[in-house]
Amino acid sequence: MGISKKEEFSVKQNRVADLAKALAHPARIAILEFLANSNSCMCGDIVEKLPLSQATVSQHLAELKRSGLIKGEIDGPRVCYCIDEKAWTDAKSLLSQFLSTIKKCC
Amino acid sequence: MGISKKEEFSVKQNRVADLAKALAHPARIAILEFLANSNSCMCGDIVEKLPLSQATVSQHLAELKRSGLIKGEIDGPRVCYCIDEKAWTDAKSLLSQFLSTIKKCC
DNA sequence: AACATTTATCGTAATATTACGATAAGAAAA
DNA sequence: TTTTCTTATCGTAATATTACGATAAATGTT
Repeated sequence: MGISKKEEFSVKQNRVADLAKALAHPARIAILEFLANSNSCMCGDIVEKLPLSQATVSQHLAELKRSGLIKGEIDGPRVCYCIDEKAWTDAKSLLSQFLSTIKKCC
Repeated sequence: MGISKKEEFSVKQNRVADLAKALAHPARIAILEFLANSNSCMCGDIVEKLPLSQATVSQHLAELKRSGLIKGEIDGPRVCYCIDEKAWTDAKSLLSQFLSTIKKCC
């Protein structure tokens, strides 16, 4: 794709885009909804709920972790994935602010 | 990437993800901000403001159009791109609702 | 120690995205 | 009608994403 031009945009524009990228797959939306609505945070339970292989779910979890929206705590042989409260609050605020500043132009 | 599994998720999950995908590049964030903050909607003016070639900007505009967030009206030899008011309101509402339903889990 | 369970990573393949130059297609102007 | 201006599309290349089976790594159990 030639060279990336992302550095040419502002930090804020990049962060909004990066958060959006983390949300840009239905599996990751489903994972976040599952974490918010269930008592369980176990990776295995997520895998059971999704129509995807364990390897693919692990990749989606890694993308969510990369964006900072979730974090994983090792719990014995398992991993407990949780929404990162501060990161999520910040993300919500940044995205909401962006959404509200865009208005019809003509 | 093997076969896409998007049909296995709900319509709402797919729509949220698809809107996020439209926002998942800083150039498209910059385009929306430009449209909201400027009197001009002319494609040429957008191209001038962005550090990208005319062909690349046209592709980003096509992605925003595909998602329904903007529409383009032909105006002589030019095209006037505008935020689609109804689509944007709906998108904002859907995304805000999603953002507010996700809460810390553990 | 040997085994089972759980999750990450490797290898691989198919497809999608990003980027640009070149060119086409359309309308206005000369 | 030829030329000019504006935008879309084609062709192409590099990189990223999505998906899965196989395997490794880490921990707990027997």
